[in-house]
Amino acid sequence: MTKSPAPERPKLGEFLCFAIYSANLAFGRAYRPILDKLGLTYTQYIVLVALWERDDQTVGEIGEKMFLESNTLTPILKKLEQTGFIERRRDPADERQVRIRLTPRGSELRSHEIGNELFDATGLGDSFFDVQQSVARLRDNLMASLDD
Amino acid sequence: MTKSPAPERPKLGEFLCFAIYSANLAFGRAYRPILDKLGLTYTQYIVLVALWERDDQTVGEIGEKMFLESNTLTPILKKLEQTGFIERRRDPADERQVRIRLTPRGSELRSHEIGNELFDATGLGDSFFDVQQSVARLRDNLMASLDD
DNA sequence: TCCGATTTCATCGTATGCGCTTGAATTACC
DNA sequence: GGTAATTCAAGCGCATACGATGAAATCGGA
Repeated sequence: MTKSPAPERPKLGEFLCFAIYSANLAFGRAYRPILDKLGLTYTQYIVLVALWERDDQTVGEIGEKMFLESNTLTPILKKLEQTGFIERRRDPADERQVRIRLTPRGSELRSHEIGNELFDATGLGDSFFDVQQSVARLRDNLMASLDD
Repeated sequence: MTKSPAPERPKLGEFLCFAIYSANLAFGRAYRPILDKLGLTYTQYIVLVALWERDDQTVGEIGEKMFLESNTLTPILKKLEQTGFIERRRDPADERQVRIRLTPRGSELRSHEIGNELFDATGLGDSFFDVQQSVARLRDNLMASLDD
């Protein structure tokens, strides 16, 4: 997205959208060798992080936090159920909703502190949290701009 | 990725990897209505940006700039050929390589200044370029850490 | 020169993302 | 109390990503 205002013809390296896009690829690749050992993909791992924060959520609630719809989440959740990390069960009080719960195996992973290994690899040092805040704000602003 | 060192149990919002992941989703959605009109996807648009910077590149050269392999690029390039934005031709001097050239239709889009519409939507103001630089550095550090 | 190693692109299977549609369950409204 | 509107998950088709593999061309050392 969005080029430098100065030069006539913006280069790829000047696009913020490309920086985000390629940083996301880089994170996926950095996480892969760690998550492969656990039999998880990157997105599946994020789902578990959301469930560690609060267990027993509906598909819609998880989707709201992850900015995803059920059409994307359902196959991921079914896979996580298949591999034994979570349980899927219709809410008896409202049969439209499917509630997601961690299994003991899913809960256990929480203690692995998976993410910490990568703190150094980011090379951001003290600015780590500034960048995190800025990118989160960028995301929220872009998402908000979609409601027009 | 990588939680705050302070709290016992990091929340989703504290993960830099999730900030990047979700910001990338947000960019994709912000670009979609613009690119839909041109018959392009987000990734296809990035390919064209790379070609506007320098025309007549091999698949491998484009891949190096975009951090992608031929297995991902080939279908995208075939689609761009199908829709008439680029040309694919084997290099007569080295038949292993496929050279990618813009068609007149592909070159023409350069003047549309597509990305500029989104500058305001990022809400970053003066810090736009700082964030861009930080995220690019983050990406480069992560990618470099993969070579171990 | 000849043959194995390397380079380069392409193919295949799996896993996301997402728009669109479907279908079941619930709620709202008359 | 019956029907329309809404909600929620799921199914489907398309477009990335990526590891593994394959195939063709080139290179390089004996």
